[in-house]
Amino acid sequence: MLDASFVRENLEAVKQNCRNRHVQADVDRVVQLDDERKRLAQQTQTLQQRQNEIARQTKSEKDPAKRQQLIEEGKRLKEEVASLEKQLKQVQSEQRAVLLTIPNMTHPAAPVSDENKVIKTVGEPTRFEFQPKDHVALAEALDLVDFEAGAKVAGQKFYFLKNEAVLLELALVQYAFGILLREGYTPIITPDLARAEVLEGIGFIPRGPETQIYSIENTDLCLIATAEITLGGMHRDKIFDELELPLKYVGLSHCFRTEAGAPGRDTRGLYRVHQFTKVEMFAFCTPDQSESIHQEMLSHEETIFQGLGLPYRVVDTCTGDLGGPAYRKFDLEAWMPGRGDHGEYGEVTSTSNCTDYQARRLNVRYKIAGKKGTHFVHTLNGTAVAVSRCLLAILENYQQADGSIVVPEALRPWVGKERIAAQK
RNA sequence: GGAGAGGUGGCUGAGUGGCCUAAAGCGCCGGUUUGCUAAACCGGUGAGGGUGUAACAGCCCUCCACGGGUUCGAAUCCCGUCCUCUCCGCCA
Repeated sequence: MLDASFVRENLEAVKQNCRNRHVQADVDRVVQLDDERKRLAQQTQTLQQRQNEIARQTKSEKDPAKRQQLIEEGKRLKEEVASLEKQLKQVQSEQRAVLLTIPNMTHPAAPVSDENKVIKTVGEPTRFEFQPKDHVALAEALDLVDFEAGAKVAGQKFYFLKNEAVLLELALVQYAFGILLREGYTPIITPDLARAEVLEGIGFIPRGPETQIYSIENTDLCLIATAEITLGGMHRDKIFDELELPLKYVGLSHCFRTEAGAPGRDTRGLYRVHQFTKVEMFAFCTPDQSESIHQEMLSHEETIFQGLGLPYRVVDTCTGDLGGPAYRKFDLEAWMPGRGDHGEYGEVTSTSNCTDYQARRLNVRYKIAGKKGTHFVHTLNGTAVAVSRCLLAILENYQQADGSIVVPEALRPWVGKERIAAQK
């Protein structure tokens, strides 16, 4: 969320940004409510000041009549203050509610449009001397994924990984961790559940008809949609020393998504599923570090996909598609030969610089040694490997004429073979 | 899951209704002394908000896990929630 006084001072820019991002938000209301909040706060404080005086005087007042008078006034004040505080809370929560609908500001270089900008293409779409299959057909032929069993046990869009698919998942996790450990990231395995308030802090809306989030009945717990939630929540309410930053984590978790409101689109196979495993990067840093860490995360993503030998392109996400918390976002789209009629690029990673938007909600700050006051940190996240989609891309790009699948060289140490042989 | 004990500033920790404007120590910052460093000594050191200022300063309010309550007055008493520790149970 944005700071109310920032909104006040940059009213037009904030409104324009909302338009660019196709967000309907009552920006003026924030300022109105802020005025109201100040007015109520001042009134409250004046009365509280008097309350404190009375408490002090009552203690030393020996005359019973005067003492009684003070007590009466104290009682009256208590009621007035209670009523004002109630109004104040009301205004504050309303203001927060409006602020939550306003998206983060946007990086000046991000494309202002409804079309993402391709800024780089690496490798060529894979060519085949034969008619390539999609990953669903491949997985079935090689007995790698059991969608039917998934549906039987948990429902549509759940699946069982089998045989080499299991080894590939484990290999991808090891491979990604290996690369990021060398880059100095701290490895973490996070909870797969988190409190609703942590989800809200990161920018998710855990309850409601359109929610992407599964909730656990009779608790305030949700299944996480990404480790970004738990990694970001890890330092809630923390004040860092400037010298401790940046903190860079590589986290492993399962991700759960209801995919409500997205039926029919890309539903085949592993592309859009309710549960998958993901290795995620997350960083807490100072404002002057975030831009370069964002570039760094993007380059780690590229390293990972280049190492796997998968063709991909890099996309600078447009304002119309940025979502709430991101100041700027880059996606990697890998070539997926089985997608569409003749293959298409499909999103496999996403890295966002959220500046102080999440930190303000989560109350994560830092202070500079010897200086007064605190500042909000910047947070960034980036996908290292989203296993289901990455697996999809590997199966489709590495398929051979004889129906077998070559294992990318980088993963062989963990898979233990060069090729997944065609069966029967 | 059961029983008990707790949650106080960056950290340790005292504080059981008004003298808390939260002791003391550690750490940190500045100074004095000093070949250098260290030690010693002196001083200063939380956050959020409001008001105010050219900018400081100043003044005021709030914050002792969180949310309610009792009281003229709450870190302190009561209720709820969350969390931590110890013991027991259960279990990979």
